[in-house]
Amino acid sequence: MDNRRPYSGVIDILKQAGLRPTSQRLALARLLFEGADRHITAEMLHAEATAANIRVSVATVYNALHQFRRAGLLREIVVDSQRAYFDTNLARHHHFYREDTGALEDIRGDAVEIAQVPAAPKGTRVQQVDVVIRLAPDDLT
Amino acid sequence: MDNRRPYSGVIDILKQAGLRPTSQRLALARLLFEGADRHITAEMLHAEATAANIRVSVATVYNALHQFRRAGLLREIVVDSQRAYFDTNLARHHHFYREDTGALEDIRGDAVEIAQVPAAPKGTRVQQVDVVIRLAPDDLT
DNA sequence: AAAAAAATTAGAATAATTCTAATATTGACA
DNA sequence: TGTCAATATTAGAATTATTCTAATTTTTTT
Repeated sequence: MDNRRPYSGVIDILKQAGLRPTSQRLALARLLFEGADRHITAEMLHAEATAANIRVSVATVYNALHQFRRAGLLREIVVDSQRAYFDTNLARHHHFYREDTGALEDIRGDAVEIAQVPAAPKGTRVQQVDVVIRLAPDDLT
Repeated sequence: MDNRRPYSGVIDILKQAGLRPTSQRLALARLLFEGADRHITAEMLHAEATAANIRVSVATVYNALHQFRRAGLLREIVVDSQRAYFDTNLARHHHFYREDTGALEDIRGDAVEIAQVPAAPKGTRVQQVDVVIRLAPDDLT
């Protein structure tokens, strides 16, 4: 990474997405996009920002997450019918989901092969194919 | 269907699941299990019951749905990170989901072939494999 | 029939998310 | 650089799905 202009990468990402690089968007984008890929909820991101001394409201966190998703910078993962997870990994891939702990783990795209997918019904197009492998603890006493 | 003893099928289903065939469970079970397979939310089921002059509280609808799921009479489908859908179709199958309308449609199990599924991580077992094909309206002007 | 166990209920509580409408920041351009 | 319109942010209220609570009713057992 270019440390002489530490924010430039994220600034460009935002600009190309047509989003003004405001200070909170910038800070959130850095948390999300610098470093390894991650799975995150709005609440987690807000807590991280707060912990990093970034003053940002929950409303803004939600706004930013949705804007980033619309811009294709994030993908939403639906595994829990109560909270939304976002994934910074945009490569084709799938997920293991542990219902008991809420932990999400990536499955490389080429590790799952989907054959014979039926055609989308008339008037629709396939937006995304999600595969979730739900896991339970394997307590064989 | 046996019309001489119209409730008996559903009564047996409940009994075998270890659930007392109370009047509201019975009425809800009839709405769910008599007739074709369906996808339903708690709110929809409550509205249907009310429309059919069955007095039942939302709490009881939620209780019943979860009890039925635990008993293996229903399967939960997670497609929306805000509301829970339940499916009376217990056969292995998957779903088309239209994000704009919320409409769910079954995909026969044999219409999707999943190959090379990776092994479940240590300490876990696979509970279910969910495939959701997300659809968007295909508006080519 | 009485007692015990289980189910149902209304309404309050909770949790995630969205909305509101007021204030602040940004970028364009005079 | 200062002004202004457009956009973003905010606190807190509102909304929505769901769960909880504790009282009442129903069911089963004795």
